[in-house]
Amino acid sequence: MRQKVATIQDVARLSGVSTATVSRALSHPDRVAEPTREAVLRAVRETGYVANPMARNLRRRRTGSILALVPNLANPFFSEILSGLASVLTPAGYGLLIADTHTDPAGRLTYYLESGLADGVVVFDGTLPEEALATRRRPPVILACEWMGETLPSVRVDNAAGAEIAIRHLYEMGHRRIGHAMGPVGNVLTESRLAGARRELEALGLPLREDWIFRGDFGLASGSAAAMTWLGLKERPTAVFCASDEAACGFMGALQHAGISVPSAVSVVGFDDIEVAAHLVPPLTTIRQPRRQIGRRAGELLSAMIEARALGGPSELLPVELIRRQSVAPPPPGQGDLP
Amino acid sequence: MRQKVATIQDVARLSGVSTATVSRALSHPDRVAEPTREAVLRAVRETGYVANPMARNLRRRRTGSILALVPNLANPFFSEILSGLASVLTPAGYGLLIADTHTDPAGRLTYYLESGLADGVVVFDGTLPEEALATRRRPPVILACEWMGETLPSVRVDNAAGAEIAIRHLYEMGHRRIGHAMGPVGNVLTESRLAGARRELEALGLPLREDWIFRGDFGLASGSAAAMTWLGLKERPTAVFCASDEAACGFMGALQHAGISVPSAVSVVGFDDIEVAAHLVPPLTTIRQPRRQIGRRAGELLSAMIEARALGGPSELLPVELIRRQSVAPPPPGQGDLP
DNA sequence: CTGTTAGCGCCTTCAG
DNA sequence: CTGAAGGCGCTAACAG
Repeated sequence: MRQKVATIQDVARLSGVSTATVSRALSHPDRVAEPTREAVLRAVRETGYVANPMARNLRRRRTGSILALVPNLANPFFSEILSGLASVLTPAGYGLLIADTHTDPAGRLTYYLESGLADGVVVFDGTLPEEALATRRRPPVILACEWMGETLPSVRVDNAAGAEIAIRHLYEMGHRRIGHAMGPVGNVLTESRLAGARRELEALGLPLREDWIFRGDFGLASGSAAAMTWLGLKERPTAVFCASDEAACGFMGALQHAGISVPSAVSVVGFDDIEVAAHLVPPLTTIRQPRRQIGRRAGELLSAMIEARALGGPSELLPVELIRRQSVAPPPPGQGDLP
Repeated sequence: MRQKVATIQDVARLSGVSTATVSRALSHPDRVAEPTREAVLRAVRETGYVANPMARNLRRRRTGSILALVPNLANPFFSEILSGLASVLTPAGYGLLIADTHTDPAGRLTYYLESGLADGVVVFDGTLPEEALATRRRPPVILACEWMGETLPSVRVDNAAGAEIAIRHLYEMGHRRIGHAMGPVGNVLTESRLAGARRELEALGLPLREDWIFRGDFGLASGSAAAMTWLGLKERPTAVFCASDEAACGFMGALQHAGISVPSAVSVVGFDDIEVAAHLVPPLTTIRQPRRQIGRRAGELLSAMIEARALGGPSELLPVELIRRQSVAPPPPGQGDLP
């Protein structure tokens, strides 16, 4: 089955020039005489020649692809970001290599960086240990998430500000008993959003009661679990700010399945503005992250770093935005104050 | 910045053996004497040597990666399949290269196949023209979707059977007025599911009225649009089988936002069983596709083909399953018969 | 068991 | 403007 593939030599022979000329005719068309180029191109067409990327890259000392490190590929949150990333990488001549940092053994990460498999790396996993990037030699890396250390260039979203906006909105709608459904402990996003919420509540003179903080992991199931906890509470918050839309969706769903009405009995605010948010019942009020743009900017900044052969570069902070829909209403009568 | 990277020569020099031995010590440890190997490994550690994949692959005449052609990366439907795919590819020593067939220019596809960029290809896009694969030379390809021609090995799901099951379930719940929210015209999945639905309805002696077929594209918005159409109908179906869960979600959402109750006024069945389905209000009854397994099996069959250096191979049909939740109920009183 | 030798296919000085 | 030659870094015969 291994049919013979045309090489640059075949083309050279057929068009009666040297391989060097073929190479030039394809890479720098302007540096070759018109008729010669024509002849070469004809031979290319005839042989069906396509340059072997392996050989070319070996020679050029590059790989032509960039690597995305995603914590969990199955999480739809990343698909749109990756889409944005791919849309700028492809025109720039890079392929997109994707690795799941949860599936892959840890050692593999260092390997990825040191192996020269990629010309650049986009890190989406905020929980990767910083040491992981401290390898002898590595390509440019850009973070597309918050990160413990602030040393590397990144494209981030203002998570704390988003949390503050969410809390303020609930406050302005009359809520005083406000809870929070957290992401996974130790995650930077979790911490930023929690910190933002805490700060804003404090500024408003409201408590964040320990029993109104529900631990979770950003997932649907963790939202449902939070709802169960909420149901078991003697004194319940009248509004819950969820650290992700998925959690919010699980939370609202479970509550309504239990006969609790949203938003008349509880108000809910999410985070992310995933596509389904607008189609839920009730439509979810949430903090929008410009996901596609995160991917795009990450790709652009990374290409620039590669071009400049620099390990460092500028960072960028993208704004978030409150999207008001119908999952927030004033608190039920008699519950507008602290218990 | 371009620090010098250790090559196999550096290791050879440092450990006092030939490069061939270094290569063997790393690739075939058993073919090298114990002490020699130790020395080599020590030198490797000392120099931080990592084999250059480009050079290795050029020599081995392989690429070490497989390419996934996805119609739309932003569609979360694929993320779980890709996750399953990655989970078998990584241990097998392959990287996962992902290309968005809608973002990428069409010519690029042929390039992908001919360029020798990947050792194998997984096609998720059922709308790719069959000619696209008719290149001079291409690596093994496996289809992870239905396809017009049945010539290539594939991992598929029994879409028609799924549709039949959905329709039968609605029938058994008492429905006689049954509609269908379609996927995009021309898509194989669309056709199979429509055909399955049509066949089953016929078998049950029921009509599929033209005005009860809602065109769409599998997306949330198209589900909402179908709801609008439904609302405008004089004679409405009491149940709608949606070609995707996203469409079902959009459909139920829009209906409920308009004050129509699901399932008391309309019953809905979806297709896919995406994660959120169970958390919707009401929880969505749907046809489950084993997405992660689709990815896994595709990876396994493809590796086998590559191993065997064969362009052909076995296909596989994965079963679907009805998941009963709460979006289906008997029709409203007086609407249990055809109008 | 180890070293020598010969490329994998391409690009890029350096001459002509 | 074109050709000749060398080598990117590695592995797979083939000898020894």
